[in-house]
Amino acid sequence: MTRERVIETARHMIEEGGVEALSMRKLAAELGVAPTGIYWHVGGREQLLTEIVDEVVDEMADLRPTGATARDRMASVARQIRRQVLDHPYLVELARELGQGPATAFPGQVALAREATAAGLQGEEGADAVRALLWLVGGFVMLERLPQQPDQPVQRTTTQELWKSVRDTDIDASLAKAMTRVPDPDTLFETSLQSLLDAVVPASATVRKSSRATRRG
Amino acid sequence: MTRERVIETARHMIEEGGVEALSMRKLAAELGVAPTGIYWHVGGREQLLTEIVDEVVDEMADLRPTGATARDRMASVARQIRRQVLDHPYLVELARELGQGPATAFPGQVALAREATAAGLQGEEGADAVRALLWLVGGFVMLERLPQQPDQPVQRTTTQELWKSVRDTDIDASLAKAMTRVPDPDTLFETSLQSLLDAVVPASATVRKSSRATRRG
DNA sequence: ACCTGAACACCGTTCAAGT
DNA sequence: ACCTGAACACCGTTCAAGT
Repeated sequence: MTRERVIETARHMIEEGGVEALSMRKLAAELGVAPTGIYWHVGGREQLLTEIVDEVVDEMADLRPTGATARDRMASVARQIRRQVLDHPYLVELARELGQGPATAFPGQVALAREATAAGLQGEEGADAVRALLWLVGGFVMLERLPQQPDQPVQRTTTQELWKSVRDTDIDASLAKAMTRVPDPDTLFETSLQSLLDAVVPASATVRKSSRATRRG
Repeated sequence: MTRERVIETARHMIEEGGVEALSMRKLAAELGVAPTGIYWHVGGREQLLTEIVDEVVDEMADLRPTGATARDRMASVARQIRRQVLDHPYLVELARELGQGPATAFPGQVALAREATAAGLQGEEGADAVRALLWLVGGFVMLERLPQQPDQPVQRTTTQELWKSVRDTDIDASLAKAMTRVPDPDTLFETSLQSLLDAVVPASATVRKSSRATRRG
């Protein structure tokens, strides 16, 4: 009946069955109300979805960097962002539908900027480092298989399958074979992350600030 | 009338007004035919969209690496992939809707694998390098503003606007200020790309293979 | 203030019937 | 072989009318 209940049950429906599982009419049925009754509480479908995105993004703002060095803490933030997106698979679709992709990334940018500062990064160089790290996370979300949503269409062809039929003398055989194997997403992400950090974080930030901290740990 | 004409006009409609501009009924009107007439030629909406994605991906397979060193050619492939995606903004939406994200990235993977081989990369290490580079492109597509599609909802809030109200003593002032500026996407992409290549490509691949080649150029 | 019912303008798809 | 018309089961949204 209340605005809160509408948003809550709508979110629940999306979490169960993906974005397409939410229609105003099904939501009304779930609430035991006429389809038109919803419109008094929330403006319409788009407003409702925006409300949900804002809620989830707020929750995602809770990032807790861990690690002794600034570089480690940057890595931990990147990992947490990825983890949160994996925990809310529908969010990507939702954000795209609403044109909120960039806004969704904002809390992550702030958290990364904080650790980048601790790592001694400044100005344009620091900003570029933050953006590059987020791109890596975004790319993962874009190109790796997300845990299947219930109603979502099946991923038709994986790149791994496609690689099996590649015969190309210009491609190293061991490399081609590696592409046919489904990579472990966690370690693949970790490797890419560390590569980028190598390039982007000054070496000094990989060293613990004082020897006291080391002894304590 | 023909299957080809159906696919062609459907693609044209999407290129004009985005994916949501294409409905079976509007397509029928455009073809001067009853809505149900389409179903004899193409199975249905989903098959039609799949056909279009396949067509576009086929065209995208035409990647022409340029540059003297293997590293430069890897960079050029990454740039071309990004460029092609920017030229087909609807493709991202389409690929997601069909669960074809990974398959869309396949031609790029092959082209990158070829140059990675030339750069001396092999096995898992090489495969990881290819994937990391594609993630960077994918992240760009995901998080940067794409050229606005006609019917698409407006990007509500940019991260740049959001950064203007950030007051955080843990963030370097010059870094925070840099985040309020809209970055030049081309140079930002270039910087991230070079960073990742630094981390991922062996140093030997940045050197021209023979001194003869250098003299000729 | 809060909800309903009727109505409007859309969808994708099936399937018997026409030529 | 190719297309139409009627029909079905859906959408989101508006708006006058009810309590």
